[in-house]
Amino acid sequence: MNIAFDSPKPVDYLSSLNERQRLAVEHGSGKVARPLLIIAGAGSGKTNTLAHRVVHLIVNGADPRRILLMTFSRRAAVEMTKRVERIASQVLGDRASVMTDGLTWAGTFHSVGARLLRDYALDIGLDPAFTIHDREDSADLMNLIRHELGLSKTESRFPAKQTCLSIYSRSVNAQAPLDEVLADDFPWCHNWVDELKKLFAAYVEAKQAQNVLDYDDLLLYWAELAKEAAFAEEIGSRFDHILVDEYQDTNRLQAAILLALKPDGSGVTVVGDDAQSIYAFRAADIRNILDFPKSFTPEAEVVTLDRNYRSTEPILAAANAVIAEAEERFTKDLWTERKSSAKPALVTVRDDTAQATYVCDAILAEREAGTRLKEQAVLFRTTHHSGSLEVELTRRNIPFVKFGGLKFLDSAHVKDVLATLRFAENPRDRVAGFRVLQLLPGVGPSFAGQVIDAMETALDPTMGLQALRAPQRVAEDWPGFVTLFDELRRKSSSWPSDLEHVRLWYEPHLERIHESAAARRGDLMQLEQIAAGYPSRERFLTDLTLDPPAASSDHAGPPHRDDDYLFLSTIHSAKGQEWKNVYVLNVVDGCIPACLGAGERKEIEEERRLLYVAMTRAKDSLHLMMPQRFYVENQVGRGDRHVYGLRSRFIPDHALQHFEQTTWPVAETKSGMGARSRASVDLRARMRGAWS
DNA sequence: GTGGTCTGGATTTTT
DNA sequence: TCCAGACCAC
Repeated sequence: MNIAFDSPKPVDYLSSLNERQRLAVEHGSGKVARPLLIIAGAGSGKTNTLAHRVVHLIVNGADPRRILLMTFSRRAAVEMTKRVERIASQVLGDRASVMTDGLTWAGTFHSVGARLLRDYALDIGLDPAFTIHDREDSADLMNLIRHELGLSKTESRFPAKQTCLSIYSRSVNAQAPLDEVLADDFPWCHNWVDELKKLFAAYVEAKQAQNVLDYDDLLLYWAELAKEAAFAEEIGSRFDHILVDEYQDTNRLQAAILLALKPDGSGVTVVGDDAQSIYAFRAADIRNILDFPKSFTPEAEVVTLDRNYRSTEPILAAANAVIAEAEERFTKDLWTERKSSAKPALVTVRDDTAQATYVCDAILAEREAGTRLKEQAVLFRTTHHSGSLEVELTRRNIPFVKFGGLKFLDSAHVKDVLATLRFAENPRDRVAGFRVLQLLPGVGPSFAGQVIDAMETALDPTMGLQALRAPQRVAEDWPGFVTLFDELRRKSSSWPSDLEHVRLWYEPHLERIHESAAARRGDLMQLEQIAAGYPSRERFLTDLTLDPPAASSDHAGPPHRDDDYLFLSTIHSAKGQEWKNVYVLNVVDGCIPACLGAGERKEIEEERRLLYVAMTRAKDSLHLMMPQRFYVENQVGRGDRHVYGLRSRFIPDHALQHFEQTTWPVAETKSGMGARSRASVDLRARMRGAWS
């Protein structure tokens, strides 16, 4: 596509950018050029710059259908495309939508991988109807194999299924041999090397036999495909420009893919900030971004954006003080022109409950003063840190949406319904099949296994199912299931009515299995709403697995779009976002950093960056909360042991000058140490403790 | 072979 | 607190 632009007076869409941003946008002046690395500090207008670059490429004749835009999450992809549309419409007017509609290759590495693999499935011996396992499905399959190999009853305990999966996953994503992974990250599993190798080999075979891919496979198959010169050439030449966002959080495998597609780096732009790398636990490797320039000859151009447009100067000063303690760092301190006299607050409260009360009070006061709930957010390290706060918010009728942690899709009933659809989509998917079949009363693992085998050996799965004689005890429910499956497999079956069929079939089972059937039925209706937005069953299943809805629904229904509601989010899920007011919970050792004591240096460093990310989300006001006392979670024999919260080690004494320190409520802590020692005596626990 | 009850052990963050 | 695995009764 090549369109001549004859706009009478060219809109100067670049004038809003600063000099550095403009450099990044204009690099290569719209042509396919040397690789470019943009080091973009927090709040430095990264999304805006990247979006401008995309528009600039298009305006200068790039074909939007040949631009590959890879982001960290679905949300980021949507945000980016919207931004591109907005800018493009200023420049191109009516013609903008034609161009931006062509921008179809925008998504996460995983979703792009899934799409390409369906295209090339037949070339690499995959059935294009493959289904994708989410983490839990993968763990279930791993567990199945673990049992089959007799590893579940070894004398000393064999690693649990999630651990096995983590080891496998890390080995794949970090492109590291098992030995090394075990030595570095799972030393306590090191004597199981041989067993693990066997387990993983069997796991891979099982996935192939069942025509399923897990998250890692989406990258792995893509990377392997790209190792074949012919395919690499073909896929690489589909795209003139490849832009990757959040590059600091990509892993070795992703870097390998990128390099295979564009060995000389032509047309490649990556953006990231090493100070915000927080996904090492998922095998993200900071070396990717650090080594990027030197991966090419000539080396990639580097542009650094260090002017922050988001936060006030005092907030930035505090954040800089935190990150200044980092052992290794490459970006410079951020600077801003947003003056303010208000330092961020470091608030000491008595305990978890007081913390919840304080935050609620503060949020409501701010709302009274005109700051909408939507402009405020509460951030925390792990999902359960917001427990008391959620209770308090609910009590006070303050609407909120929570991001991160347990998701809508993780609930058993939603998984049941999805597994049914997936089983119809791919009858070889044993994890799905097992789950669905065992919903029928009287069907356990043994008969479920027989059914799946019968379907596999038959010429057609439906026929295999129909030919099977079910035992007497399932006679009542069997025909209903067979009919459903038959319907779902027919060519005439239509989307999204498939989902309604499943729900109608599932409802009686739902009531039998689960307590709160009414609430759960609501979730299923919501699922149907979501389903209506997808063109096909396959797309629905794929997208839902790769980009699950981020907000959980454990509050009273999702608020309407125009309602005002507060954001609760894990720090990880808050990445890339910003709010006027930000409250960070539990800024104490043991919460941030999470793993007290046991943590290795590099893990501790990542936790530091996590706090930095949390702090730099704030525009105008920032509160760091420090409960003096909180209960120890997961303690043995449900005691009420608690520990004293010490200020997070990431805020050393000399950084205190950047904060306004307060204690709340004022009256109760007037005597400092006195309050402490009084709170520490828990006689009841001591009495119980005497016998344990 | 299934499905219920009991006990012992475990927890970050997510595509 | 919640979940997985073991054990036992049909």
